[in-house]
Amino acid sequence: MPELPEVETIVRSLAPKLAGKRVLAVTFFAPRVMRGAPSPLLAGHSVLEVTRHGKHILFRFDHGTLAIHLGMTGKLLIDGEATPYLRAEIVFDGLRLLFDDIRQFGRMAWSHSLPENVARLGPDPLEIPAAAFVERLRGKRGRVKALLLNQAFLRGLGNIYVDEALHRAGVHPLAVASRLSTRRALALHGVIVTVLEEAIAVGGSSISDYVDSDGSKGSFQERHRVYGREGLPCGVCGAPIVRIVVAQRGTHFCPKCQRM
DNA sequence: ATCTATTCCTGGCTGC
DNA sequence: TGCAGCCAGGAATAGA
Repeated sequence: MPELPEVETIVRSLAPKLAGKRVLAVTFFAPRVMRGAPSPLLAGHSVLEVTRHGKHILFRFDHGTLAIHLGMTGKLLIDGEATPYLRAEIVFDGLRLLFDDIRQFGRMAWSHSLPENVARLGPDPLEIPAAAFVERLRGKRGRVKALLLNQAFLRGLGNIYVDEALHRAGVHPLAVASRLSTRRALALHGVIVTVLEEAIAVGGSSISDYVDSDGSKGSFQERHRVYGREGLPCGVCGAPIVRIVVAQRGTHFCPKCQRM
C-alpha cells in the first residue's frame, strides 16, 4: 500500500524518464479509474514535471495537472507487462506507462489547475517546521492515530508509518492529540521525519504488492517495529505487540512503551 | 468538530 | 481438494 515513502520512490524513478516526454495516446480500460469524470485530453502535450503531493503523483502539463492516487494496490510501471489488472495506459514518445491496479482503489483526477481533492490536503510532513506541526496539533481533540491518518491534517502518512512513528515516539495511538505535551509533540514530529526518510532511503515498504516503476521492491518492511508484528516481542522492551482497531484501521503498538 | 459506519474491490487466508 | 466466508484498507460519503 503506497504511502509517502513508496510514492516518493515511484516519483524518483518516473521523473527522469518522463519529464519532457510527449504523450501520444491515452487509453482507459476501466472507466472507474476516472470516477466518472471525462478522460483528460493529453495527446500532443508534454509532461513538464512529475512530483509527489502527499500520496498523489502529479503529472504537470502545460494545460493542467493529472493526479494519480494508487490506492491500495495501484502500480505505475514503465514498459511493464500487461496483466488482467491493467486499468490505463499512457503511451509516450518511446515508452509506455501502465497503470495496473488489482483492487481498483486507485484513481486519477484531472484539472486545468489542480484537482480539488489534491488542493485541499494538509502540509507535507517532510516540509512542515516542527513548531508549525506542534501548533497544528494544538486544539485537535481527536485521537492522535486518526489525526495523523487524516490527509487534511498532514498529507502522506498511512497506516504503516503512523503506527511506526507512534511507536518510536512512545505515544499511544488512542492518546488525545491536544493533550500531548509540547515535548512529546516535538518528538512525534521528529520521528515522523526520520521514519519517512529511513523508508525512502531503502525504497519504501513492500508488504503486499508494492513495487516502483521498474518493478523493484523496497525493504523497509524488514525494519517495521510494530506494523504486522502482533504477538511478536517489542524490539525495545520485549513485551508482545498488541493489535487493536482505531478509526477502522488495524493498529499495532507496544502496550509497555506506548502508554496513554 | 469529531465520531462511526458504509462503500468500493479482490487475492489470500481460515476453517470445515 | 474445494469452497464459503472473512479480512486488509485510503478516501469519499452519510449520518449521529
